[in-house]
Amino acid sequence: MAAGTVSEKTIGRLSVYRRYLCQLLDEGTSHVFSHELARLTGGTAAQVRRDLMAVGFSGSPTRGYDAAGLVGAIGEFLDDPAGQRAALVGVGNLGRALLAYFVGKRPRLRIAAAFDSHPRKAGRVIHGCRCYPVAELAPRLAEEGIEIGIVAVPAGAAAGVADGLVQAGVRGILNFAPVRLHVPETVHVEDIDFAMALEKVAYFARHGQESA
Amino acid sequence: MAAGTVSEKTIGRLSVYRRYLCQLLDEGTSHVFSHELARLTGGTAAQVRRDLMAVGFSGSPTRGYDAAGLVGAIGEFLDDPAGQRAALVGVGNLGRALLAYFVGKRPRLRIAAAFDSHPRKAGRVIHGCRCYPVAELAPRLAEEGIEIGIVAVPAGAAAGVADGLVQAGVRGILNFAPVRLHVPETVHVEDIDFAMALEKVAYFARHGQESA
DNA sequence: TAGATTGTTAATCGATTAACAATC
DNA sequence: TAGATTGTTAATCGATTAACAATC
Repeated sequence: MAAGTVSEKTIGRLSVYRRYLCQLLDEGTSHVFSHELARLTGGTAAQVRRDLMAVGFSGSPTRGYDAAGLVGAIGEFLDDPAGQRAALVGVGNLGRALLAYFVGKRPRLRIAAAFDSHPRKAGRVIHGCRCYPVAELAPRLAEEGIEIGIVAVPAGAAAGVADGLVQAGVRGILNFAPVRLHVPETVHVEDIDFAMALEKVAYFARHGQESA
Repeated sequence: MAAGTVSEKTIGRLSVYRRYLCQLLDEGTSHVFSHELARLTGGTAAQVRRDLMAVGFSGSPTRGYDAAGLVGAIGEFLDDPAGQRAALVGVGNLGRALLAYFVGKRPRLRIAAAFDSHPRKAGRVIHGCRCYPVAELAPRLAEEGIEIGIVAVPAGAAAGVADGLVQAGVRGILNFAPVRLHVPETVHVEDIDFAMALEKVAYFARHGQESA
């Protein structure tokens, strides 16, 4: 709860720390040092300590950080206590990969509905998620209390989908389409750009440089 | 060719600029101003000008930048003149989405081979890309001159796949698995982390903040 | 010309790095 | 205790922002 303003990068790293901590707990490990977490992101131990100070969690010089307590603290910081729901738009190969990936991952953040323009996909249940026609976007989102959208449609359809999501009250969008979405400032957009990522890898594969 | 050292972020933005410039050329537009390119990344016009100065390309105060010339300059900067080839490992939903996405996109950077541990996928041709068993990774990469790997396998298999890619001589990896890959410093790794991205969107959907 | 944009430099801002006493 | 790690502050670094003459 010790909020204050936290950088966007810190938020991302907290997510990565938590995933690893949950693994540790499954394996029976109870404590972790900052340099172990630093390896996950390629960062430094000092950076990890700063990140954890941001969530108001303290460690011990001899035992490091309590894994269970830290998972709880990160969860209290990142998660909505009431849970958050996301809507996936576009049930192609990428959409199905996302559904498979997120099913059962985090109880407080799940994909609650999927939408596709192809009529044959409507009505199907994929990885436990029901698929609707895009025309039902607005009523479904309102009914399910969904405030996050995932855009996994081709570039040409992305702008229209984003408009529909915004009008349906979404406040955050995870965008896989290789276009810039134009949304109100109150809506947070996170872009994942495959082509850009591959071109970066290609460039640095030729021009040696330290890893990301 | 005006190289010098260029930040990783600039490389990514150049890729985005180029994609948009190719669209403009298709539409018959011949010139572009820095603020138009800035919209693509959410950056500033000054940032675009800095990026373009890095590739040694100049514009005109009245007409902005020549689109065709700029595409050429970015290509000369980003692309290997001899072309680069990538290998995809993991032909699940995500892998197929990547194959479909990249087919025919950039002639100088293409996915030349795919690999999967599932024997039934070997021998198939998906989106024009032949699929091999993972056991053939090393010989195939050597034969095809592949120096980039794409890891699209489950988390548990990622470390082994990365080792195989590195031993096969790959110098850059685009990693979709939610684990940190341990590779030599000479190998550049770019991570795409779906779960982290969605958790970031969820966080900022609740705590308003400017878009990414 | 007038005006918007360009290339370039100086100032500001934030984040990373280094340093160190405190802790168990 | 000795030693590695922690929380915290100061110094450094880089990137962004602001400013401005030059350009067409």
